[in-house]
Order: sequence, then C-alpha cells, then structure tokens
Amino acid sequence: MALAHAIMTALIDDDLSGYELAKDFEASLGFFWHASHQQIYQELHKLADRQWLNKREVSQSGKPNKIVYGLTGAGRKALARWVYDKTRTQAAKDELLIKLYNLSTENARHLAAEIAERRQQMMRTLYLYEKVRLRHYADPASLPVRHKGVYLALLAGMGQGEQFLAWCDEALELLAAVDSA
Amino acid sequence: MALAHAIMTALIDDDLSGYELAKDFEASLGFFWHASHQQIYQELHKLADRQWLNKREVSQSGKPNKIVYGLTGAGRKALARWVYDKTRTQAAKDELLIKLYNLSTENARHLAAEIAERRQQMMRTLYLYEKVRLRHYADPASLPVRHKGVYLALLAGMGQGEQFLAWCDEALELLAAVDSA
DNA sequence: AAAATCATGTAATTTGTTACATGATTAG
DNA sequence: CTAATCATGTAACAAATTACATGATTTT
Repeated sequence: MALAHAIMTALIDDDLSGYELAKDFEASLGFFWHASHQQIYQELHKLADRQWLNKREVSQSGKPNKIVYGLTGAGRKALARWVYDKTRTQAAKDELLIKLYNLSTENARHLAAEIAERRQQMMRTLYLYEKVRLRHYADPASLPVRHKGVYLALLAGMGQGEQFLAWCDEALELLAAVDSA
Repeated sequence: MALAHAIMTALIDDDLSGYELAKDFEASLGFFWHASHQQIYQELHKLADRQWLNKREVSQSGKPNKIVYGLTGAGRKALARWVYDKTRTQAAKDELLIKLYNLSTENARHLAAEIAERRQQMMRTLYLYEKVRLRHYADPASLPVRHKGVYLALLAGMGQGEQFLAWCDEALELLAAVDSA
C-alpha cells in the first residue's frame, strides 16, 4: 500500500503524468522511495479506479499526448489518514555490505572499486540535493509547515549521504591495506 | 538471488538451522539484510536442492530436532563468484520520510512520537553493535582479512545509526516548534 | 542512419508478506 | 494454566523486477 501513498505524496502540489512521476522517483523522491515506470503505471490505474486520482489527457505539440493525474478530495483524505497508519519498519537491504562479509585478498580490489563508484554516485546526488536545499530551503524557519517536513526528509537524505562518503573513505583506506598485504 | 547469498554468507563460519538463521537475520546480519523465517526456510530448500548447502538433522535433548545447514564446496565457490556480480543498487524505502512530506500542524505531534520511538529503537540497536565491536573488533588492524570486511559493514551500520540519532534530534526540535505554533 | 528522449503499457517471473498450521518444552 | 521459546513448514496474496512491445520526435 505504500507505493500508492508515495505516488499520491508526489502529486500533492502538482499534477503529473506517469512518465513525469517515474522521473521524480529517480530524482528527488527517489532518495526515500524507488519505483519503476511499470509499477507506477499499474498503480496509477488502481488509484484512478479507486477514485483517489483523476486523470485527463493533455495534448502536446511535438510530443505524444500524456495522461496527467491529480489528487481527488478522497485521495487527499486517504493520504492524510495514512500518516496515522502503523509505519512498517523498513527492510534494510544492501548487497554491497553482504559482499563485504566475503572479503578476501583476492576480491579486495574489486570491492574497493565498487565502493569508489558508489562514492562518486553519492557525490553527484548530494550535489543535486545541495542545490535544491539552497534554492528552496535556505531559510527553514520561514517555510510553510508542510515544506518543513520535506526539508527534514532532505536533511535525512543529505546526512545519510555525507555519512556514507565518510564511511567510503574509511573503507577504501582499510581495503588498500588489505590489497597491498 | 541475493537472499540466497546472504544466507550462505551467514553460514561461512558456522552451520546453522533455519530457526537460528532467522534469529541472525533479526540481529547482526539484519542490520544489512532482512528476511522472515518463511522466506528463509523456502530458500534453504532451494539451496539444498542446488547442492550449495548440505543438511543434517541434529537431535537435541528437551528441544525439537533441528535441521542444520552447511556450505558445500560448490556453495563456497558460488558465493565467491557472486562477489563479482553486478551489485543491484538498493531500493531505498522509508515510509516515515514519505509521511514527513505530508507534515501538517495536525499530524506533527504524531510524527514526532514516531520519530522518538524510532530513536529509541536505534539506541538499543547501536548499544548491541557497540558491544559486538568492543568484543570482536576492538583492534581492527589485527583481524583476519575476511573479518575486516565484517568490521567495515559494522562501521557502516554504526555510522548510519549515529547519523540517524542526530537527525532525529534535529527533526524533533523542528517538529516541536511546528506543534506549538 | 542511429541513438536518445518522450510516452505508455502487458506478461511472466521472482521476491516478499501475511495468514494459517502444528507440536513440543520451559518459565512464570 | 498461560505465555514464551524452540522448530518447521504451506498457502494465498501483494509487491517488485525483467522482459517484451509499440510508436513518435529530436539530436548527433
């Protein structure tokens, strides 16, 4: 049920098409929730059937028509109620850390390369988040209430990201020592 | 395919029963991977069929018999190869952060309570990890290679956990201001 | 001409969760 | 006698991934 509510959350301020939602899930919202376009399209159909979303077709010049979805009154109510539902504790899953349990002199270099690549990726993501923060959340105290929540989520993502970078450095140092031994 | 390899990883040093594995997945390994006992039992059957694990029944006094699984040579090889497979980028999923996107004066108190509860949970987890660290990883430089990897995973978990605590404090402060406004 | 982006979908499979089921032993 | 722990499973359902599919437009 959570993907449904993540999608509705993305639609609070703007009406979006499935394609646009999929891109959002890759970018901003994607730090906290991931979904493929296939999943999104199926969920959109279900949500429209349930009357939590309405749809309208928008013709564009030079591009295929798109189907834009928006929250209905019922959808907004369902979303507001969902906040009080029991939060399912997230299932932690990170293959890379499991792989580290299998560290050997043989694979140390490979794992170091993987960590270095992830570090790069995280740097790029953090750069984007920092831009968003400066543009929209530079003065958190003056934000409207709901946006303070978004700001907190952003802080969580940035904090985790920065912590990850620090860990990568430590890991790479230790792995270099293993590899040269 | 990743649950299979997480299970095999848990069996590198010790042979374990499904029940024991399920507990491990709740505790130490569970920081990085989660699995229910139902999933574990099914995966164990598959792995045994594939000859990556062997099983033997152990009778216990005063307790039901247990079926203990151990890695075969083929299993160890498969695990070693897996380290070089493409690591699937983890799907970030945290309902709580999505809920924060829906912050309002009405639900601020509820969300603060949820965050406070998570903070407590994380404190307990970190306490356990700190005990493990002191007991087994107090002197990382002198660890055997493979255990250095486990140590790095532990560091990642602890770093993320501590970062989460700091974030909780910041979030609770901001939410208190929202609630009293 | 080829590749990338825009746009939407179906089908098959795998993975994960929830509910149901059993039965013994131990601690309060 | 009640609850908790030990121990293993099946079945139904929901969620997610992978593969397949189409077709227009824009950029290189």
